[in-house]
Amino acid sequence: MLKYKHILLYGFSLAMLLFLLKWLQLRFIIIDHAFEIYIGIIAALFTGLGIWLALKLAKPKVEKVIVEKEIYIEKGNGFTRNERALRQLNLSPRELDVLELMAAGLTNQEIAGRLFVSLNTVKTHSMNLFEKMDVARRTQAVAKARELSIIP
Amino acid sequence: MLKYKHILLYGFSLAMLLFLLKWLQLRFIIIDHAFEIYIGIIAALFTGLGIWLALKLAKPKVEKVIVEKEIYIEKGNGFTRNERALRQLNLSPRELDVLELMAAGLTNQEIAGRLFVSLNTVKTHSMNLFEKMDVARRTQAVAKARELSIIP
DNA sequence: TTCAAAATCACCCGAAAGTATGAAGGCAAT
DNA sequence: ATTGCCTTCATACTTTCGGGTGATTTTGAA
Repeated sequence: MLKYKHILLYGFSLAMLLFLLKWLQLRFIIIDHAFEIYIGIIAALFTGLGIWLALKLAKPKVEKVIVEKEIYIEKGNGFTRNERALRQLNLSPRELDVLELMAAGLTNQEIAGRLFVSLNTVKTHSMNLFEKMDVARRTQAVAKARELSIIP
Repeated sequence: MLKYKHILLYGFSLAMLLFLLKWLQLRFIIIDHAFEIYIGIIAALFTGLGIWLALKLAKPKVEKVIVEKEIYIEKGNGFTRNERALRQLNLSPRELDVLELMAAGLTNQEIAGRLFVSLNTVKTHSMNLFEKMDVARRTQAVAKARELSIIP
């Protein structure tokens, strides 16, 4: 739409110029060197027109400015589990259960009661999770799990 | 530098065109309507020149597109100890030391090494702090201390 | 100075936690 | 069907923890 408008304008101004030229031709025909002046005017006018056209029609260069926006995660409010770290540890669901109850301060016997399994099973799970987390004690496991945002 | 170069080029091409025009004038003087053709050529040429000049000299139109890139940053150590809760518990400095090292996952033996005291001393401190915190195990003590924001 | 709390350490004992090993059933992928 | 992992449980053993009791020394406040 806009481009056609420009082209029409261009054609119109060209026609007007031809009119102007005819008129000038009649007026300055007597003057010597009138032709050169005439050509100069035309050249200047059309150069200006070209410049104007170019400025109007030129595609603007698009420059992407990437603004880095810092977003701080509230650690106190909503706790979001670090799923990446959790996956990297490769804990089984049961082991995670045990870990969470450990973090809550329950004894192995209490954990066994909660999960409806035997004490020995809890011990096995805890052993396996200690190995996976590369720790030796439940308190260490809890501390590390907290660091990794696996538990609140 | 570059701008002057362009202007010189502009002047040169203008001179060349005048030459060309003179020649054309001689050649096509016989043809009727030659003048209009001639003007048209000039107009076209100088329009082109104007466009070329504009594109070369004009500041490139820059359209800034701001892309917001979100960077998530862990909120660094926004922990403030709950002094009220700590005072209510009435823990002695030494007991608090033991509690902190417990939370870090150390054994009583390791805590003893850190604090340059005997294992028995650490046991006594831990016993006393368990009583003051009304818990029975170190894991419970750590969990409760975290709830009360006594430790991070 | 006296007194209470804190800090230190010791010994003992039972409970809890952790280590090592084995084993059986289930389930999913190959 | 074989393999690997999860889950479950067991036995036996060691280490750590927690609880009780008692003692000495230091220190700050009355």
